Amino acid sequence: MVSMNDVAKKAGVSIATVSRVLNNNGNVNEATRVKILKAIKDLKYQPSRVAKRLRSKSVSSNLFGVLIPDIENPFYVDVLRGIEELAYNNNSAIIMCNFGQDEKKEKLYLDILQSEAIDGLIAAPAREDDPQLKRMLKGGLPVVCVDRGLRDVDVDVVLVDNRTGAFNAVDYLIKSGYKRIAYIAGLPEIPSSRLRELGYKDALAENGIPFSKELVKFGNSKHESGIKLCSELLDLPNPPDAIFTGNNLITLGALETIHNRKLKIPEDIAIVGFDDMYWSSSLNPPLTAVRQPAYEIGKRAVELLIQRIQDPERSCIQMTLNTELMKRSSA
Amino acid sequence: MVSMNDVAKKAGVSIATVSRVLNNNGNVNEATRVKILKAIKDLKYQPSRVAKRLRSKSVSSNLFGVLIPDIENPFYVDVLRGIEELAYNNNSAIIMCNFGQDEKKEKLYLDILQSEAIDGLIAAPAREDDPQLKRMLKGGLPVVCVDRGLRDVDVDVVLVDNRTGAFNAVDYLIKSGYKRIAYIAGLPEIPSSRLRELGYKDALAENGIPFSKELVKFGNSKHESGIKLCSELLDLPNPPDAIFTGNNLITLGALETIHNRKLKIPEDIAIVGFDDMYWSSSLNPPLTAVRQPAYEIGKRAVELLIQRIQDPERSCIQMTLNTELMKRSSA
DNA sequence: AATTAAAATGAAAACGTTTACATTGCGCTT
DNA sequence: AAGCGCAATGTAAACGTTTTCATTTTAATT
Repeated sequence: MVSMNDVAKKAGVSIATVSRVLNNNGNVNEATRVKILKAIKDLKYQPSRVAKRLRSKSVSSNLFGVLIPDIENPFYVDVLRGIEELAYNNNSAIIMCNFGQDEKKEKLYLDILQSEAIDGLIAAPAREDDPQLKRMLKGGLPVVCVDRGLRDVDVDVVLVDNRTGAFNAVDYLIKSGYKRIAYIAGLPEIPSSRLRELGYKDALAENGIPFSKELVKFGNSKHESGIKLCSELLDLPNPPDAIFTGNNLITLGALETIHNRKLKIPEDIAIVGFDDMYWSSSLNPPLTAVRQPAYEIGKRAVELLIQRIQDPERSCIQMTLNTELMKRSSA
Repeated sequence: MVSMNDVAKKAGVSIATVSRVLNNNGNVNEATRVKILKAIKDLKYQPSRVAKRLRSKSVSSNLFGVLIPDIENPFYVDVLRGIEELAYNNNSAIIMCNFGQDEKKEKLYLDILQSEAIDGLIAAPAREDDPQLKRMLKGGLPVVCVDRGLRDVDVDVVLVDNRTGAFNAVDYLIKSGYKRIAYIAGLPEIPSSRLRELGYKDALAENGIPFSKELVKFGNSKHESGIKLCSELLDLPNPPDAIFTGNNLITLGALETIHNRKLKIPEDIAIVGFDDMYWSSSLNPPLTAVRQPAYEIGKRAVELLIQRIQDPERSCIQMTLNTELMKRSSA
């Protein structure tokens, strides 16, 4: 590997001067600057990010960590895409950590990220009171949370108004004439699950529809749980006429069950899902869904992270983006 | 940050000894070992991967690069998941580089990866003769290619038998009675596109069905191109009775077009897609598709990469995994 | 008890940067 | 012509490891 030393030798200067032209830092004579630039080009020199990172905390080394719960979920893929794109525009690479809702794995990934000396972290933590993440935050690591926040601690957060998103979906179902509306929720310990439940209940209440406990099922936010819980609902003595599904994967699971039973959507059973996908209109019938601006969530998170890195004292922001109900034909 | 120096001081030894116990390297007295381990625990010491990486090329620093063309494509997400999982089991982090079929971005990401001093790289390069990737490979960087190889150069590759996969799909369509079978391909410069075309043609030939140029459309491997090209096919004076779609995203685009036109699958038009998805059976009708073991591709690639890192002289392997035709109801 | 081998440890260099500090040289002012 | 200020450059320490080499301690052999 060709190092600054090689460049310095070739250009007949000291490494300090090379460093100066590389970072546009301090004064350097125009003649020597071009000499050095030529040497850099000739040798195809590339600075080592590793050495830079080791040497100075004060200068950004362009490496972010991304900690997400489940890369199988298209929502997080879109968030990740937004993060990646903006990070790249900022000349930064990302270490992707997918912890699959496994807290132990999450913890180990946090260890790794710390020891990689990342500039900052974008995380959707498993728990709102994740002690390790809190510790790292207090230790000065720039952190932005997405989709979920951290309790009792100041941190930048980018998320969506989950309650209102759910409210609008369920309200729409009611206004469309559905009476028995079920909710298939994700993991109960995830804040968004509870907020979406709240929106569901509020919509029922506001429209004078009694809440019925048997119509709400909590699962694990995954595909199979959508399959299973949808089955349970349809097997009810008095089954629902519409289902509101708590996320992407649950929706797909529920659809599988519905199709298997040869039920017609929306005649036999209507469905509105939380989370839209770019191929929702490829479904048959095209899916009515609550769209989260996932890509934008990722982008905004990186923006906030960069700001935070530049100004660690800046007061924290909670950025709440709007959802949009994409009305198609499944309800 | 607490360093080896702090540990050494606390334990009353030199950093060399601390390093020795950390790496189980060289002899160290049992008593001092426990003393040091205690100090590590007390101080919550975590070794800096950055320093380790800077210091020694000879010891693995547990960082891999992953270079993929399109994270919106669920196939690559699954590959990525396989890579991530196995890398994690190997205590390694991954830098995820999504170049979105943009060669300039790919090049810059390769620069970054080099300057991050990764241990190895898993890549699905944009071009089979990518000069920079070849150069890095020759420079000694351990590389494993997935989905696509590199021409004229020895490198480990993990992929699928694209020709046979396509052949089986089209053969199945023919055996099911379809006569006019179209193929919507991805980017023509991607090897898999051409190999799938070959399988398509071979199946036609073997079954004595004449090849008709108007039934093959090349696009850009993305969703919109599936929408558009499917439209063009259906607008043909003599439209096809079945479509074989060249990847995931194209399939979804084609489905969107078909649903929009209120055509019935498979009565009006049958469809078989290359690439299965875990939610293919949630589609209506459930999609018949050629399944690539994407997750396994990722896993195998990491295995090969680790072997290559341990033994740079090992001769190269091309690992070809089998596809499976998932017969559902769309054809 | 003397010699030797092996085990245990430490000192210091090296990895490739940044950066504080020191030094040089040059053009001004007086 | 001495002094000053500033631009231009260099020297060397530091970041946190690994690793070579040297040194000390311990144990084993005679």
